[in-house]
Amino acid sequence: MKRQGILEELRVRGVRLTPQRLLILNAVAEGEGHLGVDEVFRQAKQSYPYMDIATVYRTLHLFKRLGVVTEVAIGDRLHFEIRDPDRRHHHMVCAKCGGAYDLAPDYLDGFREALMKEFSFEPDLDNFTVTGVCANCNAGPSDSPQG
Amino acid sequence: MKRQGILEELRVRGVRLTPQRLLILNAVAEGEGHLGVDEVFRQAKQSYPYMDIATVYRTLHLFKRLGVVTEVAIGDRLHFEIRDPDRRHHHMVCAKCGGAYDLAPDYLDGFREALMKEFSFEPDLDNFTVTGVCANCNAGPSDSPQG
DNA sequence: ATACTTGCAAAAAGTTTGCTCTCTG
DNA sequence: CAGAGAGCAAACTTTTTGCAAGTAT
Repeated sequence: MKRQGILEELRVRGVRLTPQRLLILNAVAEGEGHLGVDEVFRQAKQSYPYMDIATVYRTLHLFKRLGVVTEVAIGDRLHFEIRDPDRRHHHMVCAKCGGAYDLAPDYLDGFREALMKEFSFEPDLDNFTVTGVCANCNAGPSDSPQG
Repeated sequence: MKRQGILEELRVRGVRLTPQRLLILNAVAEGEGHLGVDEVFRQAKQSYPYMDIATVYRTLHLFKRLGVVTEVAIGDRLHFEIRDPDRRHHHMVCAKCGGAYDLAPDYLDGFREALMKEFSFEPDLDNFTVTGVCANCNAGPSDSPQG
């Protein structure tokens, strides 16, 4: 599906398609949610043991520059996910369990408009993440899930 | 003013007041907005050249644990500011000029309620930061969007 | 007096870079 | 074939840690 479209776009843009890049793209694409650099690395390395962490960094940066992936700041580390303009969303990250959930963009429409209207501040909500405590962790406060 | 109150609280809590800690507290307090670790370090070092970066880290963590300062994630780096319960606010950070602006908490009231109601997700908006492009940078773009 | 702190140095952890050889287009 | 990319190792940056010596209470 969209994997093909991405490859096509890369080709059109004159970006060389190396096995490493394909593996990294796959890793990010498979990893649904969003993967940290090291997760992408490990994943890609499974198919190609010579994979180098530097290549992962360079490729991820390349992909980001090309608009193929999106950076999501989770905690103090960057995560990456395939950028799909039709499925834009934000993220809720639980500070307790580390879980990350997608959030429909319209929850922030009002906020965005307010910022633009009031401050002429154009928020970049693509990389937007709210930290907090998720339903599960709120219900069962860490140690005793049910007693 | 509140500096005294903080010192009093530290004393009550049995935290030792060393010159280093006072300098670090001052640095954060002076630096209005929010300072990065290195900024706090440099600032404090001006008054006391032997100041060590490890001390800054340890002290900042201590202050955070005690609720004296708040961590603000700006970019991929933590910044710190004095925590004043009477002046809670969020932050808008300009991705272009790096400027950080305070944002009144009520801009997010609706958002918070929606998250809690819909997902039982309790957002931690104390450490909340929106990235984007500020009015200035939007007006006179220093670099062109695409070449 | 004594436990908490600091300074210093070294260790970690995460990211980036220089260089050479390889491979894509 | 030419130039972009990969592999590798070393450099960097930021943050943390172990310890001996110093200091606040």
